[in-house]
Amino acid sequence: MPTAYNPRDVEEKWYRYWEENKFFHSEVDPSRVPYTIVMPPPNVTGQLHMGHALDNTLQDVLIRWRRMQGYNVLWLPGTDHAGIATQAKVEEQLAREGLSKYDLGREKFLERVWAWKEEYGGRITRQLRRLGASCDWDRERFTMDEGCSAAVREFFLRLYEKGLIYRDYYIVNWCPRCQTVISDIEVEHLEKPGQLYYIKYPAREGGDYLVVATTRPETMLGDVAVAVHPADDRYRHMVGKVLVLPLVGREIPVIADEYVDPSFGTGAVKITPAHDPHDFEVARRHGLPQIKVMNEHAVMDGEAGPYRGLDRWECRKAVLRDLKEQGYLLKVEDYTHAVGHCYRCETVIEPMISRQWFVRMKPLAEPAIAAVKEGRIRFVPERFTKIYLHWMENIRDWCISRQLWWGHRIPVWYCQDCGETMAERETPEKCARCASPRLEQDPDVLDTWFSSGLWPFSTLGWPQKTRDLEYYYPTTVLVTGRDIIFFWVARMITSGLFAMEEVPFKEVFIHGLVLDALGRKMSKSLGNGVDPIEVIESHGADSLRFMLVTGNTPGSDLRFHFERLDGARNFANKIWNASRFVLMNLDGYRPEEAPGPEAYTLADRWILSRYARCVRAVTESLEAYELGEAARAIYDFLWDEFCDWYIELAKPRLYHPREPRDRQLAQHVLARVLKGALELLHPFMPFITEEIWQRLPHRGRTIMLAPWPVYQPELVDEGAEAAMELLMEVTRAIRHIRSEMNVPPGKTATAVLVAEEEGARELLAGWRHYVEGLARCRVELRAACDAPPPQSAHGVARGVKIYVPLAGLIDINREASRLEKELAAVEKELARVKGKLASEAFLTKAAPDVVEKERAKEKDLSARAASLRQRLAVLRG
RNA sequence: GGGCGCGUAGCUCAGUGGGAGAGCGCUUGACUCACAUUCAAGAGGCCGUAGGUUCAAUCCCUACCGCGCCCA
Repeated sequence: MPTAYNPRDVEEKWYRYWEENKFFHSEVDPSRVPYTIVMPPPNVTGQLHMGHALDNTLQDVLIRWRRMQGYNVLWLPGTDHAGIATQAKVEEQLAREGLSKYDLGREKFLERVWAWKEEYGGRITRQLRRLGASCDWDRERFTMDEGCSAAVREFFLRLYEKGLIYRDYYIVNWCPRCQTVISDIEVEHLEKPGQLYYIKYPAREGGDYLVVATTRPETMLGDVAVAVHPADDRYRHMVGKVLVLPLVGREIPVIADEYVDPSFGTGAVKITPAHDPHDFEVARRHGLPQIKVMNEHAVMDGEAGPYRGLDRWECRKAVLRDLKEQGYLLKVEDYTHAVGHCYRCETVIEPMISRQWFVRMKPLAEPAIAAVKEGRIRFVPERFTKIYLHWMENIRDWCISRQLWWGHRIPVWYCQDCGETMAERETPEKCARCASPRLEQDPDVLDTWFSSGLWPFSTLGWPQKTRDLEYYYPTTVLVTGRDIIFFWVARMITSGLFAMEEVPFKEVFIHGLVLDALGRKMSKSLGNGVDPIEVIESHGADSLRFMLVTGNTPGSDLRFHFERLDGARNFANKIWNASRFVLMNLDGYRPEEAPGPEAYTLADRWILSRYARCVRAVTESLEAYELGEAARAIYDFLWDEFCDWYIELAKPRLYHPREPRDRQLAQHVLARVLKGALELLHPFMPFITEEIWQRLPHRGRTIMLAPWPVYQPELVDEGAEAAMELLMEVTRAIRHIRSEMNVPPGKTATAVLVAEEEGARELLAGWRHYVEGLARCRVELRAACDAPPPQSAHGVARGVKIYVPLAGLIDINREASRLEKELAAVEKELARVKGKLASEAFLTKAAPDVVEKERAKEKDLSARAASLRQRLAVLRG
């Protein structure tokens, strides 16, 4: 084995071994309990980014852990067709050839998209394999494969038949660049600096006028009214009067509506129903017309009069110029406000009236609210429940049609002769009403999230009643980022409850975003993304996974620091070398002849006790979704306890055993604890643990399927832990003296240990060789401190006084100041404890064990202080 | 405007109603036969501010300040 761990040598090999042997595969087995996760499907043409790496690492940890626990684990992978994103990529590709999708036509264009999908579709799944994802590739799905498409159609039809889908003219969010409508949640509101323009609208008769304030003056061309608040005394006399719209000359009424905020601007608001969602609602209430002044390219047309042909920003300038010239523009203020942007391309969206398909959400939301309120679905962390409920309780209808070509075509046909609208499961031949064969399918496709909303059951065979569906549904847990709770989690819940009458998953484990080192979101435009594949190549998949899991608290964001990656790699290397040590010293070890517990040394009992606690801590943390805590527990155990103490204590037993049996015993405990720790670590670092586990004595074909270590309370040995703690503290005290007094590491010192207490003295007598080995010294044990050695440095550890004679080496002043410093710290602490114990309230009200603890503390601190003081007195002569 | 999260060592972040933790960085010493991707020792913190609850608050409650996110 090389002295440094090289992930490249092992990762690919083991992944192939696992996959070829179908260790990831799951089959229905009613005799076993299923544990199911459906993978949030990454975009088919995308590539792995850090968000995917985090999301899938977390899933893989849970999956591997539960698999080892014996559950029948299914992790179902797949990809999403990602309508807008994919279509945009192919359009870019065409643009480089000087073509547009219209040059090709719908059919040819779709061929190109499918070809693209074939070419790039496998990229991300190959990358997931490199990450170590142990998902069942035999069940890989795609949101536009045959089964999912059938599910989409069936689902649409069921909603349609229940009257939950309708088509209507409504104000929608239009992206002038993507040339499609997007849903409300796809609009990103960004704070942008802008201006607030105050415009004068004169009354038709007399010199009266109103002043409106607006951030979008160009839309005034489509104004149909000015609204004021009904209770606003300033304007009460104006309500019902008629104003003349500047530049246009249109006569518009002054109306009263509660929607108006009297404190904003002038308290008078222009109403542009065709280009503002709020105005749209106001106009509906008042029966006002809608006047379109802009087309789908955000260029003025319709009733825009002389401004026709200008794009919206040019038009704004022109309108302002004209208003100013004609004396209507009274004031301009700087004003920062939230502007809706397309979440895909960041173009400013344009509210527009358009005929689209919608899902009536209220009836679907009710059971989705109940499911969470009744605890049938639980969010982890819990605080996301509130976010979810708030959104569900204020839900609006979902616009599901998209003016794209790539996606699930809306299964609705229109008769060209009689105008009949037909929603059908199978492509119809003729009109159901007039029998005309002249049918045309709706040109639009469905929102991508419509199909991903069905993911937990469409992938298991729905609408067929399959055994898979019966066995694996509802799935156990969904793991996903907090950014898509509304987009996806909420939709799966409503869809699952509607189609299956059962929740799609019992728990939702939400994680944060991976940010760059400066705390910014990783994005293409900033160029601050870190490629997980590059990281895997430089540091290994295990290191990446470990780094993503540790120091991460559920639901909160995570900054990506290369330093932390180095730390994870160092940990892998540490495990590698600890394992090398164990493996190099296993010759002659016969597991079946291992000595029984009666032969265990103190160190053996101690490490087994610590190991047992570690098993419990890791398991409990995983159960609570505290993955970072679990990882930290193994890290601390392996590095601090197993490597730094146990291995050091095992060395003499292996190199110079007093008896062969002790060597056997050390080998046994080393192998057992290391193997168990590797099993605990396997969900986090699958590759290195498999590589080492295979070399250790083991049963079974893979660590993946090794039984998860079970907490054994009989291994917990508090006596051994306390004893080791004392020996470790004495060791640390001697090391401290050696270091402070500049005793060369090669030089063996003498340590005079004075243990007045019998228990401690016996302990030190029995295990003095631990201290001697670990602190490189010769121990002289005494029962009383009658004559401390002259010219020695002093320390105290748990009632044990330590003197390290340093004839000729000791610097009295230096030693005195060291002891003074220590004494000051001890006295400070002692004062605090004494103060506490002096309080009657504390003694009567605090828990008895707490009081007891404080008393013990006082005793220990007093003894330490006394010893230090005495020593100082001697030094000062 | 409403909601949520965060503010702990120089940096990044864990954590807990009862003696402040880790990693990195820093200082000092060591190529000690698993590992210098290491080992040993050390320095470094009114746990954002002000109140309150409690015998006891970094932790619970309230207000405020600062930062970030979501929704309208």
